[in-house]
Amino acid sequence: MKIDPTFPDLSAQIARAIRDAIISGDLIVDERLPSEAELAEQFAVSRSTVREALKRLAAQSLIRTQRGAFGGAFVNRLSYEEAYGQQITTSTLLLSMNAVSFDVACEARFALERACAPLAAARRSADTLATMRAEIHRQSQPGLTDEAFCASDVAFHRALVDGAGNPVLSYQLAGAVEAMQPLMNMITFTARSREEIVTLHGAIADAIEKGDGPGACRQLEALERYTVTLARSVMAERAKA
Amino acid sequence: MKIDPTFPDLSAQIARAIRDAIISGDLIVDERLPSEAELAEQFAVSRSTVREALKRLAAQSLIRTQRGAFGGAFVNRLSYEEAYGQQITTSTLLLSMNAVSFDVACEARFALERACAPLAAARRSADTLATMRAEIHRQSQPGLTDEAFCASDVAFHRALVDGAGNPVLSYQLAGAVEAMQPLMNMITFTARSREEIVTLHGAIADAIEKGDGPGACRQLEALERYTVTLARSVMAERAKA
DNA sequence: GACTTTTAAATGTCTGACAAATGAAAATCG
DNA sequence: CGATTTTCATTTGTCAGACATTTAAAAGTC
Repeated sequence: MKIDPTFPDLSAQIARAIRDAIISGDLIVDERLPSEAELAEQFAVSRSTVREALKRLAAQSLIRTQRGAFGGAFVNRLSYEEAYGQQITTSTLLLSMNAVSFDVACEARFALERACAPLAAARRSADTLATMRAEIHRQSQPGLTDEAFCASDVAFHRALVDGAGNPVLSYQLAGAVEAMQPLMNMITFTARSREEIVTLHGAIADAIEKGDGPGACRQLEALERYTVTLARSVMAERAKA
Repeated sequence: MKIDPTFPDLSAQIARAIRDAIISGDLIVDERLPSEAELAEQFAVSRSTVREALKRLAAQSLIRTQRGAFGGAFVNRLSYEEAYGQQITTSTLLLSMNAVSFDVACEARFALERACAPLAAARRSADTLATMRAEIHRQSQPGLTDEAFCASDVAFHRALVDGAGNPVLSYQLAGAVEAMQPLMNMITFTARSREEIVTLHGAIADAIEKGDGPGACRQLEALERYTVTLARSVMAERAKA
């Protein structure tokens, strides 16, 4: 682990050196890093600089710190939960900052969900189906705010994704599904459109229950088409006003 | 933006407050944050604490800093490239630290790729096909190391993903495809297995060229089956030795 | 008007200090 | 001897102040 002291951004260099050591396996999970004072000496920098480097790593969940004697910085096992969270934050920002069109985001989301549908249909977990039915029921309640409707929509689709029973897939798709919520929240749902969506959700759940993967894909395609049409009409309506 | 000064981890609280302000849109892209000294005064903490918070945000590419008069910290537009990078780092660590089985990782990867195939087939970009053919050609060169073969394999699959012509999709899948490389690198490829893989790659490229999405999916399924079988036999071989 | 110099503002780094937490070791007590 | 309490060294968290370096605007010069 070497750094170039003439270059500014010493803390970034140190962070990268330690990150590389973790990725390459030189530092293993739960291993304790040297104390801040020791690291400062090793890299020939001040303790503050080391601390800034460690904070960078902590922000990426690569390390966790503990105070007190025998405390210190430890290599953190990146859990699925933490990875989900990072994924969602990054995806949300990416979509909101890069003027991604609704159509493109929608296409990506449904393409990914269609990848899950056959697996979910093959596994037919009772848990998944119960969640899907519960969310469908919630969505058909009158008096639900648009935000609550969208949140339930996200929960329904997450259930479908998790139903594939593959944690790697769930992690990869968490961002795609959750990041859509702010975009969906911009849509005002009429009673008519809610009814249509609930019907399609029901058809998807039915297909999954029957173990009919291709059928679920077809229903997802129908839902994608309807969502895009709905968004277009809402946007057009808003442009007129 | 409020923090609780009695709680430790002030820098984490400050980082979260600023991050929330960015996500919610209170701070917009390219907007300049107050200087470190001003932030220190606002939050009633020392400058070092503010700096640690800012380094956390910098590690997530949420801000960038510039030295000199009229410099400071600016809200960063999260580019696709930066998002790719974060995605790949996180995915790689997640896979290496959580004992994800080859089968699960493989299932996720191919499920996602099958989601791209129909879109890539519909778009049939010349660029995509050229890259795929070039990588296939490279893969059939004798004397290629296993690492180089795997790297070319990743490049081929990235071309397929990028061929869907949807940047959001490309971003989401970058992690899935790239993170597989270390796992694939563990496999020793015989001349026979390389030939088989090259043939399947050729079939996939042909299907894309013809605009035959379902055909490409079928070939991807065959490739998934073959990859899993290959990995199993290599693992079994290694267990014996 | 074009070029150079000055200057103020900002980040980057260092030093030294103290507070707070924490687990181990030592001391105390029943 | 065993259980409990106290002490203590270590480590992170935070602060204050200082200086170096960079940078662009402003002032000065030819």
